[in-house]
Amino acid sequence: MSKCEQCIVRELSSLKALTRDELLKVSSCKTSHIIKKGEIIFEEGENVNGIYCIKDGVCKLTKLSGNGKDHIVKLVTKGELLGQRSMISEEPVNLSAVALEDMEVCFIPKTEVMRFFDKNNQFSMNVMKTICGDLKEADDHMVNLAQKTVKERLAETLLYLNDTFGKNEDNSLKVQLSRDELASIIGTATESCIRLLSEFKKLDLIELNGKKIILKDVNKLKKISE
Amino acid sequence: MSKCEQCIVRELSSLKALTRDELLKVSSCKTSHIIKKGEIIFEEGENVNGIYCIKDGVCKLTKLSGNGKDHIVKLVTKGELLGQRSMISEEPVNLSAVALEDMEVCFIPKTEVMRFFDKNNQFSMNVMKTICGDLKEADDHMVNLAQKTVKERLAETLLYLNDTFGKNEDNSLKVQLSRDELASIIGTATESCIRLLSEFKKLDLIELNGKKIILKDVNKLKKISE
DNA sequence: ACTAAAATATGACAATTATCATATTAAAAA
DNA sequence: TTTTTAATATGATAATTGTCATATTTTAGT
Repeated sequence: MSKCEQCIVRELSSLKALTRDELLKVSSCKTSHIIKKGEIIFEEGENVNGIYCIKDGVCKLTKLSGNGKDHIVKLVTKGELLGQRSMISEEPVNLSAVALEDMEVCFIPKTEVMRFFDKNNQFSMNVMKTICGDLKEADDHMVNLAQKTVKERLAETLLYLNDTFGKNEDNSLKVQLSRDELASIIGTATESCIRLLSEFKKLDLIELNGKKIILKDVNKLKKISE
Repeated sequence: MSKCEQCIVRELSSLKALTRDELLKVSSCKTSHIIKKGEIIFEEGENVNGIYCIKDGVCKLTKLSGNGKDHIVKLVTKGELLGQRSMISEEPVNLSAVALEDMEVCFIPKTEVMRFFDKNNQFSMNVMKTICGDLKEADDHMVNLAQKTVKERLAETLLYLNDTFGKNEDNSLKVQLSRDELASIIGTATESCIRLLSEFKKLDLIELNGKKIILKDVNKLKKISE
């Protein structure tokens, strides 16, 4: 079992506030997991008795809507924590987490985390700030969904993927989403998403190579996204 | 100046965790304000150095979108706190707060509140839970905006207003919104909102009397909202 | 009370987006 | 490899929603 003291993630998440002693405790009670692409970490409605720390990989947080379709609420990646909201609210998780690529995660039981909340003020504050950041992001996202067209939202999402997760050596977006998943982020029908991607391709704004997407004209995409 | 120890609001918000001594402190440093309908409490981008405690009235939290239109992100009412996220994140507020009716609010300076964060764990926990609740709500709202039709969203919003803020003696919704504001909650053009209200009226689901809206068939509205 | 301004309402039309049908291509399984 | 299945792509069309014009009603200001 790998040690938290040496884990790179420790520097990224709220966990960076933990002391050496506290980290040793986490090390001894955490469990490590390899999660394959497509596998479910947890599902909406489940009781998750702790938090997941993402050591590597990206996952999507989805919520089932009334019409039976999944909506992708957020993408979460290396260095971030999952399940904080649910743990604090003492409620089942309201979102499902599914791996978009192979992942490495550690699970830290609630009992341990709650102890840090009591003892380590800086840790509490970090978690709070993270959740506040999520809330702000959610507000922004909400306004975009309410006020922007599908085309604007697609352009914006492509830029977001580029800025947040970067690109491979061949310049294609690192996070590979299916058309269906892309549609479920921007909130539209899969066909509409595909059609707009084709349009962007014709306008030479992007290049499509199977699932790979290469942004060719970031400035024009920015203009479209407004 | 009225005293916090006797204020009804004290039982509602996160402040209920405060001790008698802490409440006395708040009493002595808070400032009370009467805010008239339509007046601004704070504006997006401002630095608000503390939190507002709503003693009476309802306000809207709005965010300006790219196209210059305001989107109503949330309605906040008696017993709730404003400006918590901004205070914790140590950032300017990301939303504007505008009174929908005459309001009574108290302002508690940040320095005081931060002291409670350090000393009173239950208070921190309450604030955290509130923010987590807001985040969950935001997730739900996001999915609705992305997946539901305008008609479904209108029905849902009417039911929400009814359930959350109740009705007057004449059965009309207590919170009176202009058509424009209603449209800006559900994320549509004012004309579309008006048109759908007319449609609901023709179907005998609601009654319209100027700004007053009376829900006549809650069950059918529920079915429409899905 | 009267005038001006704003909010509500409705029609006509255009633009956007969804749905259904059907190729085509890519990926997975036999 | 071959077959089967799933994902991507595109056309045709319908439904939804937005925009502009304009009338009517309500509200606010003098």
